[in-house]
Amino acid sequence: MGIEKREVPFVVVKRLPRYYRYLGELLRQGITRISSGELSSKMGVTASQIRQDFNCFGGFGQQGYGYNVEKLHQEIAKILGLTHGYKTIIIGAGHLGHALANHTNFAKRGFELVGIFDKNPEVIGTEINSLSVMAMEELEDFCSSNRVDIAILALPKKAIVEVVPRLVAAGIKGLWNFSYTDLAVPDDVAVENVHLSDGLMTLSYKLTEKQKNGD
Amino acid sequence: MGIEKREVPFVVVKRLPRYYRYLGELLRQGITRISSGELSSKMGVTASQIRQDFNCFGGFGQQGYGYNVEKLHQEIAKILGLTHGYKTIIIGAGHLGHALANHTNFAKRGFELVGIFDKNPEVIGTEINSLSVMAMEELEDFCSSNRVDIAILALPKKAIVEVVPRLVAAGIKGLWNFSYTDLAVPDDVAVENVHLSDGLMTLSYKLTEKQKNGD
DNA sequence: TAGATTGTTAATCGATTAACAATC
DNA sequence: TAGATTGTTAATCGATTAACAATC
Repeated sequence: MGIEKREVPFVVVKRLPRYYRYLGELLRQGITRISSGELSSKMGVTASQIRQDFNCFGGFGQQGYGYNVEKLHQEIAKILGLTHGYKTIIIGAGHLGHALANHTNFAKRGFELVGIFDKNPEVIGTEINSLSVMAMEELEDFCSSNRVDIAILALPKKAIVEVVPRLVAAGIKGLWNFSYTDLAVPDDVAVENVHLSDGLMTLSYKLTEKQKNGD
Repeated sequence: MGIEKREVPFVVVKRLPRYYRYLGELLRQGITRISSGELSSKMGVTASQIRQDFNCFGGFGQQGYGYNVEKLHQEIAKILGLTHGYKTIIIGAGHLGHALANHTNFAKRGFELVGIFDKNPEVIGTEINSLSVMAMEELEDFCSSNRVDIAILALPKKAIVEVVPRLVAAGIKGLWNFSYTDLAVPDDVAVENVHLSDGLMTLSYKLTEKQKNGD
């Protein structure tokens, strides 16, 4: 219906967070305008790619001038959905959950952490980031009285199986999964799996290559 | 010199950890052989891609039979450098450093955690994963008496600037960086930057799209 | 041998880069 | 207006898929 908008390639979407980071940095430096050429040399990508990428969403620039940093920054935020102020909860208050809770960048990106859950009685009730850790039993009630959008899964593999259906039933619409399991969820739930060790293995490859070619 | 081996595309390298994971799983299930077709349906990629990928490294299969799971698993480990038994240290014993230290997968992948460092006197001397947290002052001595390959940077942005040169000087060859900074290091040092919030933003995009198209 | 499945070449598809007319 | 830089089309490059001969 309406204008037939071509679907944005996912490779482009995956580049948006990086643009967002660089633009945020420029903003902090008080730079108000930038050309694709300047941004290109800062980021180490071609100016062509930058213009193509931004044009997927419909031209934020101005001929002869470049791009308004603040406007571009905002537009990308809008595209990524950061302006919705999605509410998140963390499941699992171990070290990883704790680290993620303290991660100030999330709030900066517009995500609001509203709850942390754990099943360990020793941890329940303790304060993390001015939130009191809740018991897993409170999950359903909490989700129905607060419109929670995203659950961050920072718990062991085994615990995942029973938790995910509860989250889905409670109306969670996005899962950020640190548990190294591939999740089976309904079509309307978005999932992002994090495989931390993949990065370490990629590093290991690079390192090995360098040593082969090096001396 | 010698045989002109075509460089392996990095897209292929980035897929290797995933293959490695699936093959490990098959191994655990006692499956000894698999065809590209079977693996294809398990992993949700084309059989063609699987065969092309493996052929970048020179044909591990056998016509009419398929691939030997164990052999393939080992070959990928070798390509990724997992067989070197790289020694790692963690800089920063906060929640993130702690979570990474407990991450059992790293040992399973052949990485050996040999030391954890922190500058906080309250943390120094405490035990994490049967390793006593060391003071930052001990870094150079430790690195020269132990051949450390990889440093995992789990410390705040500000602390990075002074630590990285020390690590490089101490002969570290790989940096796995969780500090949201782009590092400037000599050419022979491999770097893998982790931007956790990028994944959350991608999830946010997917979620937003689904809701747009959904109801 | 017949059947299966690889390794590899060729065809297609998509993404990146180059080029330039449009326009601020 | 002249200069700069975008938006966009066209050219190139690379990656994925399809197809099939080689061979276990």
